[in-house]
Amino acid sequence: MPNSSRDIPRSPCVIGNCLDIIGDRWTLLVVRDLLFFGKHEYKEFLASPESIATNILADRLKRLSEAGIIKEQLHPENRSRKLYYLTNQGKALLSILIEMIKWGEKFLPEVEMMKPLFKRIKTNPDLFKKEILNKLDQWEVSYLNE
Amino acid sequence: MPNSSRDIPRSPCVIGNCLDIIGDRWTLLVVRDLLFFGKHEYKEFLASPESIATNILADRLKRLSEAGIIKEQLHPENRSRKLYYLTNQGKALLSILIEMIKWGEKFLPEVEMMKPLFKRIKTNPDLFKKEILNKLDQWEVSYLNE
DNA sequence: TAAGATACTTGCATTTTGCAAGTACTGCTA
DNA sequence: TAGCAGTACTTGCAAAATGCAAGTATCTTA
Repeated sequence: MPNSSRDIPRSPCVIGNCLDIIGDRWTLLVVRDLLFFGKHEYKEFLASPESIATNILADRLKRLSEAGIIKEQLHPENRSRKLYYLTNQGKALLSILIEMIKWGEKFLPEVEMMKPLFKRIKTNPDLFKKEILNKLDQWEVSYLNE
Repeated sequence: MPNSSRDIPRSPCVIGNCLDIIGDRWTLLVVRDLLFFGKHEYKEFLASPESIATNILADRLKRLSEAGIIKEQLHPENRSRKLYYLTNQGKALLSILIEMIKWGEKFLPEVEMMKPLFKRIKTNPDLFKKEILNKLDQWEVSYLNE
């Protein structure tokens, strides 16, 4: 993932600039974990089945912060742990991920992990989004200092 | 874009496998050109403002073919030219790109290229999709042998 | 039949990735 | 309070991917 310095956009196209931020094999997996699986800590991202390397994870968390997609805070009960959470900009990636799930479920070989979520998306996409966002709100109330 | 060999999926998650195909800075720009800008030839992709390198473009066209997203055919009037076109699987990426455009227009610095398209998306997204797909159909009728 | 167009391939320096190991800070435990 | 474990990283290095310039192969056109 070269040149994702947001200094000067390489492209006169939103898609190009969007890809400079999320156009790689790892970034959206972290966002997935934050959105769908209630993960908020470094070690939790590491535990995902794709087994991201520690240096890549650190790099992506940094880039996501710089891009305004996530923020971080120390764990309120343990200062040796960090909590990562999505900004509104990050939460807005939900729509992109949903479309990727729909595309993948239709055209890619079957895999299990997202099946339950996919069912909820098919049944009632708006409700699904609302539930995902509500869950994040609840988490924030419990864990974030204001 | 490492390991986009579709032999064995690295991930039990559709999003992971989806990213193995479209998770890089170039692939979706080619799809964008095919979907939105009526481009169908190697030299046309090269002419896009992001100035993709020739070896990368050749590689991405190959991968897109292998993934079943595009197909190719010789130009009916000139056998030294090739035409690339989207399969149904490729056309289905439209929904993902639309969400990326919406996200980018909301959170990224202003750029010009997609402004007109974005207006049409905002006005009537379903109509927009239909028009994009119709245009591709028309092109296929004119240029593709069956 | 030579020149130009088109679609690539090759070589090489630079950048990014992937893996293993090491470090720094916090909290717990004896 | 010394030592060990947990958490979040950083570092070093080999391998892979990228970016750039140059070269090649196959048409087509003059």
